[in-house]
Amino acid sequence: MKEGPVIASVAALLGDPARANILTALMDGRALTVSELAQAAGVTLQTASGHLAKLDAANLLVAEKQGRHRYFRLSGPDVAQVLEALMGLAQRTGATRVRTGPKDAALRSARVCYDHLAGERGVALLQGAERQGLIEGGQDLALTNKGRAFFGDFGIDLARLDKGRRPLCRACLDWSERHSHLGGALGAAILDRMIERKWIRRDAGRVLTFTCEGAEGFDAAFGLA
Amino acid sequence: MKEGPVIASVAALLGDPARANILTALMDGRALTVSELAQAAGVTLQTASGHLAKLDAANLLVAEKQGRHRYFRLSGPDVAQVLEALMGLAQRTGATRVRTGPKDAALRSARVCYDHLAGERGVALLQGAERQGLIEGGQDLALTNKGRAFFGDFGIDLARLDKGRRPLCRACLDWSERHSHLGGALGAAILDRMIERKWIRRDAGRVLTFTCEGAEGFDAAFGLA
DNA sequence: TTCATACTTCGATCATAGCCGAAGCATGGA
DNA sequence: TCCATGCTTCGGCTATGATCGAAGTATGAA
Repeated sequence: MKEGPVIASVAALLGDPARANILTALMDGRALTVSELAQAAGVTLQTASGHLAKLDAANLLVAEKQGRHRYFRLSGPDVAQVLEALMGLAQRTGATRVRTGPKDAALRSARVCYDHLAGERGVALLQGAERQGLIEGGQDLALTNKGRAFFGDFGIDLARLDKGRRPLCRACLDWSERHSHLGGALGAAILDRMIERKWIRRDAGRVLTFTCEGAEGFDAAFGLA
Repeated sequence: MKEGPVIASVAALLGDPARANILTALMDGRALTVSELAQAAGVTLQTASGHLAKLDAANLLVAEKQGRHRYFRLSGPDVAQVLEALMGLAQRTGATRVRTGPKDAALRSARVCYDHLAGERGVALLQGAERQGLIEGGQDLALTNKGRAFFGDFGIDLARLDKGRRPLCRACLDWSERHSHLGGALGAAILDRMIERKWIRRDAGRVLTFTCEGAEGFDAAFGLA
């Protein structure tokens, strides 16, 4: 009777299929319009509008008006993290369907988790960076001096990231792998930079595809021994 | 339309107040009977029975029959972890009530998270252990040789823990603090040992109370500088 | 055997909330 | 000014599922 309802109200919001679709559509960190989200969820515009109002009221989303469009995005990385955790739980408990399609495999290989790299590649990135002493563990990950040099060379403006409020490094548990990958401001910046360098192409949805050049560069930088 | 429903089915289970109450009642890792859970949730026996059947079918709980009682407990630490994550999200997004009662303060100070110590004390434990080089970070925490010696002296049978399937150390994000505390087999063993040594008394629910002797011993072992 | 306890199953009730059609605003372009 | 687009609000329909009373099953005790 005490704290149950607190989690129930949030969980109930995630528990409707249409809303769950909306949220997963937003998990790539982009902002989408009401119409786009309605289509993603498979409901009409007015139904989606109602759902979005609820998600907004609960501060799970933030809205931004631009002309006659209204863009919604997740209110923070923690929302995405909870969604990933739920996916992991669903998978562990067998709620997931057996249908392991081709898209599923692509998702497992590399995808965007809010705004950073996840999947096999994401886990490999963090493990490689740790092995080389670029990032040091601890419950809160930290960038080493060697790491600062490395990512500086990589083309990341660390001074700018330092100024932001967002933590530089953050371990984010991966639902498909069972290890963490790198989130936080640095994780986001690395993904941006990889896209900029054309190492990675962003497909529809959350799938990320490595270019040939990207796969080579990635393996050289963070690859397995 | 793809992965949304996967998370929705799990989230919907957590989204009912009665079920949420049941789950939070089980978050201390103990096994409770149907009647006890019915009372905790504030519903009749038959209603609780129905809820438990659903949670069991979804593998969020496991049942164990003993005489004419049926005991339920969470099917794993990951379930508790998701619940904690949801609490954290509910708090961040303001869904939590302002009522910050005395019990709330006690919960923040020290509580059991499935089977290990959480709250301020839990975070202090991990930070202290890291500062002293007993546990080494990394995305997956690891026990150092110094740590093995220390916790061996503390009265923990590490050889037995090594044999189990459960990972020894596990970082578990704390919803009240914003840092991790120590979970895993070692985290559980430490809590057991502290209770055995009468450092900690287990009150009703999830609240843990440190004895005078316990607080002293704890501070000496892991306390702040 | 008989009774009591612990729990499950069935059935009926009822409230909630998801859904869409239609109508109403607001913004932007012609 | 007029219309098209994007979105919100309203109203009514409907389905889902939470709830509890009553009856049924299993276990343990007398």
